[in-house]
Amino acid sequence: MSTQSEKHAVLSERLKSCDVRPTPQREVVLKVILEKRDHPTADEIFARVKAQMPTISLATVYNCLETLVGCGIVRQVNLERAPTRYCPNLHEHAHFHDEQSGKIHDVDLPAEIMTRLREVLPPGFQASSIELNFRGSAKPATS
Amino acid sequence: MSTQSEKHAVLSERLKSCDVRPTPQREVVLKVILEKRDHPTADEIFARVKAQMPTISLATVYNCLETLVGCGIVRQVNLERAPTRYCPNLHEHAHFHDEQSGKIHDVDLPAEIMTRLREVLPPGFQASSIELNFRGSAKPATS
DNA sequence: GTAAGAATTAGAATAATTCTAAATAGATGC
DNA sequence: GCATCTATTTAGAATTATTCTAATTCTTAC
Repeated sequence: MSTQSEKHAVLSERLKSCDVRPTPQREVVLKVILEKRDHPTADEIFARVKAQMPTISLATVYNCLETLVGCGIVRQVNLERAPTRYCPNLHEHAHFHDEQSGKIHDVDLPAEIMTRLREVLPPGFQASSIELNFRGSAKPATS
Repeated sequence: MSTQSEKHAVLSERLKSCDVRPTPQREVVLKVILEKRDHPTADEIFARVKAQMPTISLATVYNCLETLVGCGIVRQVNLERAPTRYCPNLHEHAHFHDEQSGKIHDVDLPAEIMTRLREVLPPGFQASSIELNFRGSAKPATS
């Protein structure tokens, strides 16, 4: 089990390794995103962060998120013009949007599929990123 | 070559076949989308439609688009929370977003890939639709 | 021809996000 | 250690795509 200050150090290092100044605001925003990986929106993150740092402003949350996304620590998830959601899973993965529950699930992608996907592009097209979203219903097999 | 009234009849039939009343507004919106398939936004569609029907309102364009999307005649394309774009290509296809030019290209998807994609889902997950977006740069081979 | 329902319209409202300008904090050079 | 310079945070205003509202106009059915 890790202490409060150990956790803090991990967050801080994570930020420094990206040449980002580890401000208290950035750390708490990152902490909240890592803690509950349910693809929260900026508003949800704001609410969770305020519980720990009541004086933080929404603009700062947006600023921090922009920074974290910019340095690749978190990823934006955009589905159908709904509010942007944030995801700390850095593996190449797809998203499954359960229409019943509204929940978003991460779906791991075999490397082989990604290669295959790039092959469907016509000559001259070079993909720097691929976004894959499923929509449907998920029956919890176990849970 | 088809006459004006023949074109009109085609549009009208297309709408009727979906149990949608073929109003002049819906026809002109559909016409504009079919005519120039460059994935226009609602604003761009509004501008193009106004050239032919200056009294139409933006709200009506949105209403018509909603109707056309609802009955499956056109498809929405959402990339990164940018304004929604509209696409009359009904084949199962992906989109390639050229970051240089901002243009969106349709990419045909072999049925085999789609099957393969459904297979990556864990048991219990049933996808009703799959959205696939590429981002990168496209060098025009011919053009 | 009239009543009922559907579609259109202009403009107001909404909501997520970005911008602005001022205040604060932190780092750097001396 | 202190002044300065830059980066960050903040509150609130601004922006913008889209949706809503309520009134009007069209269609359709009888």
